[in-house]
Amino acid sequence: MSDWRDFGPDTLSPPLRAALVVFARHGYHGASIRMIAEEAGLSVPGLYHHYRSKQAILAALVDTAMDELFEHSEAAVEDAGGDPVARFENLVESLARFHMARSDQAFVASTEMRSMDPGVRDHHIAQRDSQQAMLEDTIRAGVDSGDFACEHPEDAARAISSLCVSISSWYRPDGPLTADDVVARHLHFARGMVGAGPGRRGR
Amino acid sequence: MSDWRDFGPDTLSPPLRAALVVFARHGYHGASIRMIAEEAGLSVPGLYHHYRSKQAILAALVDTAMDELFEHSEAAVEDAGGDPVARFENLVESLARFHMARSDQAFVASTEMRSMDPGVRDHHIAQRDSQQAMLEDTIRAGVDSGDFACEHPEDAARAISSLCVSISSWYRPDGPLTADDVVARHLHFARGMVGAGPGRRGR
Amino acid sequence: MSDWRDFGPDTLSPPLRAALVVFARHGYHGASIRMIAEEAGLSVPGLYHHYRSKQAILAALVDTAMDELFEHSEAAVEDAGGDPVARFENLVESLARFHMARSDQAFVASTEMRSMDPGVRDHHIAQRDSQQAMLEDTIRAGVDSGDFACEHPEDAARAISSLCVSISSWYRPDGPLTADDVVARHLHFARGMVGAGPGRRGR
Amino acid sequence: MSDWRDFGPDTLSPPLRAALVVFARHGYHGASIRMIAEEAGLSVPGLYHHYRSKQAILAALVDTAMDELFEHSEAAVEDAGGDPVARFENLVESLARFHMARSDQAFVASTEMRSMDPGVRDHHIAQRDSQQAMLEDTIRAGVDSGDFACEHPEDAARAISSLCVSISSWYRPDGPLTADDVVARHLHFARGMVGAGPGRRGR
DNA sequence: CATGAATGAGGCTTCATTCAT
DNA sequence: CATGAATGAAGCCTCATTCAT
Repeated sequence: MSDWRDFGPDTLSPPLRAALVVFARHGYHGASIRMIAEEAGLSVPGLYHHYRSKQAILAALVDTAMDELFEHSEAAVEDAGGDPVARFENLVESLARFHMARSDQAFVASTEMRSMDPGVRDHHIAQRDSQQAMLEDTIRAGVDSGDFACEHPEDAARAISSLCVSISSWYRPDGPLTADDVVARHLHFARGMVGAGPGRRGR
Repeated sequence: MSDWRDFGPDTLSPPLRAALVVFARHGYHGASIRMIAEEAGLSVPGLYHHYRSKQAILAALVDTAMDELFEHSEAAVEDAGGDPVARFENLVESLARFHMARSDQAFVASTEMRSMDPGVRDHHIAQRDSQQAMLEDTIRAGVDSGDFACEHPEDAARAISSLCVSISSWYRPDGPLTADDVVARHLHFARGMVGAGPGRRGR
Repeated sequence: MSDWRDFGPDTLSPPLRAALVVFARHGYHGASIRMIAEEAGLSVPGLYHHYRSKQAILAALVDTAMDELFEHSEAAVEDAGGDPVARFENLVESLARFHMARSDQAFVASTEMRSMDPGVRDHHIAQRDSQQAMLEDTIRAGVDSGDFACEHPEDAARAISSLCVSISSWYRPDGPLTADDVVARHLHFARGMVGAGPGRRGR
Repeated sequence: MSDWRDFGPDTLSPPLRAALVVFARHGYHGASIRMIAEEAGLSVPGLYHHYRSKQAILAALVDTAMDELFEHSEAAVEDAGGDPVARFENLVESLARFHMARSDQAFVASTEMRSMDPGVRDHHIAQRDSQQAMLEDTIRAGVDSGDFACEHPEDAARAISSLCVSISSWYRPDGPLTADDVVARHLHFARGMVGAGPGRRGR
């Protein structure tokens, strides 16, 4: 992980990228395999050559996204060294940046949980939970160190997480806010939620 | 509006309530008319006797929900009198309570925007926008009165709104948190987001 | 059962009769649901209104046929009174007449066992076995009474049964042989197979 | 033809043997080219390298089988010299042995006639007819010589033939009956069908 | 021969919707 | 309102087959 702040272009295969576009626009059940194939410039059996089923496409999409998020998050925390506040802030920033850089993946992953087959869903939930646990851990560490004043770390973690997830449903790269703007605002919100001091990096 | 904090049992017609259950579980496109009819204890033509189309059901569902939210929100603000802080807090509380008392409606409304026909969607967006505007207005009023320190009222409003919407996807009446717990925490988060003082009603 | 020698017109529903024609001509896997619907004068969903699946059609077809065979066979045996030879001959005659009167059903049932889903197949096999057991029983009774000289009743039963089944693959009502001809010849064959005397009813 | 009683291992090419297994289990239309390729340990294009089409595989399979049957039958008849009874009995024995030694081929050939393209089917029917004619001829010769008492040689030939074909659908080499058992029983049945005397070779 | 990619046609099934009774 | 019957369109997926490498 060279730079956890930089996500670069996604690494999706063409069929997967096509499916992402269509899923994001119409939802899993609203997207037909024909739409995906057309978006991918493939025939329907051509699409099935690459993925065994519509469900497998969703699984691949969600899995890739969560892996990427996890890698960046881990790097972000590691990059922060031992300081609880920095660990927390880096983690929130990586969350926010992921939901901007991979907004469609994040949106689909969070929106289509009910469309996943049990096995896929279970895997996804496990990934989400481990991600959530990371966030909770950094908050608790900050509380323990006296940097945060937060009575309900679990609730704060959920709220911060929800807030970052919601970015994916409105943020557009060509919108009025830059990615750095969004990061700054959400860091500000997050600090408030955990009762952090004014923030050593400024507001 | 006798008490804007109390939502009571929903006023949905049986077919509408059935549709709500099915939409919430499977999504609009994942739900079939037959599922809805069965859940409602109606025959398929019986269901069509009440609603002209699947789309009409969705529209009625979403419309009802937004109307209810709007009514309660207006009452909440009015109930606060002239104090900007109280108006803001009551509005946030009504948002949070709505997303707990009507979690399925809220979830479906926020999730199925892409499944709505243009006319239905436009109407829904207008309702959302007016709701969002209320929140922004109370924040700006608080800033003007010097009660809030908030550089980007629009962003804060969106974040608070998102946070409340997200309640609908995890809150369960029989879960570990009471509705009052959830309200308290979210009021706390919301105050932090607009840079309110310590909160005159206690924390 | 008024007259076990008379099968009369089949009692198949129109969709079932259509399926029978198509299955007999193309085989289960070679028959498409569209062919069946067309033969039935229905649209494809119209066909599904009557039967839940292609497999259910096959099951209904086979089940009906075996039931009919069993009813006629039981009546035939009963009609023979206590004489072992008459019981045997009536049973063989009912088998032969069934495979002429219901040649398509019999052909499909015997040919498409491998196309049946496990549950359907098991049921069908049980029906066949009980039918086969009837035949074996009459042969053993004839051996016990000294009317037949047959060392391997089981093998004879299987051979006689196979012979009758094979009728369904060549017999045509408008062919050179009348149904009575076919019965006479097969009674003759069957008597020879169980080592019966010259036949008290003449040859 | 060294010994017409001995069929030895089949001479099928690996792809053909694979196709046989799959056709026997699922039927022609229920078998896919991919199943056959997998069973053969070949890739799909690899399979097409050997055979031009699925239909060509069926044709080769059926053709090989009928040729083999014909060769053995001719040798059996020739081996019998001029005696009509011996000619008949050898022919029946070769039929029975073929349907045991090549049960799958025989089963597929008799079952998939309706799946053959016209040209293939016509060829197969011609082969069957010539085989059937051989049997009829030996019966008629026996009748002419006074060895058989049979009013309808054509019907007897068909019945004997059907009986032997049916062997292929139940005989298993590891079953309770040896091949010699099966031959003995069917010779017995066949003699009875043509009104032969007690059988000079013993029963 | 294998791999990998591709496709038109068609497989079974279900969709939302309607109409007669 | 229910029952029962119906349908055009479309759902996901697989078919036999081909071609480039």
